[in-house]
Amino acid sequence: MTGRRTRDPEARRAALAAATMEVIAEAGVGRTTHRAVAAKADLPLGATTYYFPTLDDLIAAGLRHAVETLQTDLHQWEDRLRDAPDMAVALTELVRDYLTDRRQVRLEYELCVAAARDAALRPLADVWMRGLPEILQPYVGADAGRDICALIDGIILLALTTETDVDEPGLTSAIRRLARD
Amino acid sequence: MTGRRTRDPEARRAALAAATMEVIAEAGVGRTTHRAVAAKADLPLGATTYYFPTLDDLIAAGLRHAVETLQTDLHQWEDRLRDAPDMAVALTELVRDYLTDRRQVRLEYELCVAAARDAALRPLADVWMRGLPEILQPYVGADAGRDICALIDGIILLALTTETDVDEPGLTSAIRRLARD
DNA sequence: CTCGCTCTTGTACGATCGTACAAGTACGAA
DNA sequence: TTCGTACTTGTACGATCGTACAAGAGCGAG
Repeated sequence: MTGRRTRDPEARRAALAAATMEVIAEAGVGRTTHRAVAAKADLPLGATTYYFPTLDDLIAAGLRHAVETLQTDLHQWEDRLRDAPDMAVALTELVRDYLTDRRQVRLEYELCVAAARDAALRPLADVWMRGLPEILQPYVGADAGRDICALIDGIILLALTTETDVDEPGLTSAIRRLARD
Repeated sequence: MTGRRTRDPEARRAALAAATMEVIAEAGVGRTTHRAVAAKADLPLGATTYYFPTLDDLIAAGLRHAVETLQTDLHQWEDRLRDAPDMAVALTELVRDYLTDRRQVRLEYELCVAAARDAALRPLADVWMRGLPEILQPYVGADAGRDICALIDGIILLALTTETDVDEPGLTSAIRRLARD
């Protein structure tokens, strides 16, 4: 009928993916609906099904968008670790900073739980689960990289579910202990 | 109308909570419905709203039931650790055994993500998040207990989302490194 | 026995869901 | 300019949802 706004299909695709990501962060995968996404993106309902035929497509696009955001975060982590004099301290600070945006953190665990249930989402979850160990590997080796990543995931989960702050000196110390061979 | 089965309100309450737990494990909190729970418990739809007025009540009951299951697991962990000659090895075996029932494991993380979103569920999540560290504390102290628990949570999450098995010698070694002060 | 309360069940209502689709609009190709 | 295609939008349909509720059935108290 109208077509008020400027025509820009790719921008709409991206806006819908970003809006989906936000809805997932706020309501969870299971309560994500076409209508909530359309409202968040300020687009008509029909736009969601035009670009993403089914709800699963829409959710997958939202999670993919979240993983892309996460990947740029990871590159920043890589840069900051490279320039840091003390890896354990730098990593602790990165975790503390990461936790300031709890919405983003919730999204990450939402993705993990969704991937645990749906094998099709597993490649997306791998980006985070394997991405951080790869960054750590040059510093401490593959095994310790995996262990430190697991430790950080667990500490973040603890902070997330109990709404407490991270014990930063304790985390630094734990990273150091895991880094020793 | 009929009332076919034997009258046993408390058994029905428990059956509904158990069925809810299973539905959450299979479909997630967000996709848990009265009807799915009633079907799983083999009870009429009206039974769910009679015992649990709202859907939130039903879900909370399911999660509470899951936490009670988890708590008996924790007591078993406590016993097996007490009798073990090597804590790190015993803990590794417990993690391996725990991962054989992925449904139960998914449920635990589902609870964590739900607690991260809804503060009312936080006391339930605390049972797991604080329960294991308390068990470990006598062996390695409070800080290392927290760290080892976080490590285990992270390792379990990794195994869950990538559908891989745990590197058992690696985990044992990591626990030992964290236990050293 | 009978009354009264708790429990049981089937059905129904309004809201919201995923999805389909027709009608209208913009824009590049000819 | 005209036409075809890609995009936009509002509306609608059937399914499923949470919840309410009336009508029956069991059962202990008197």
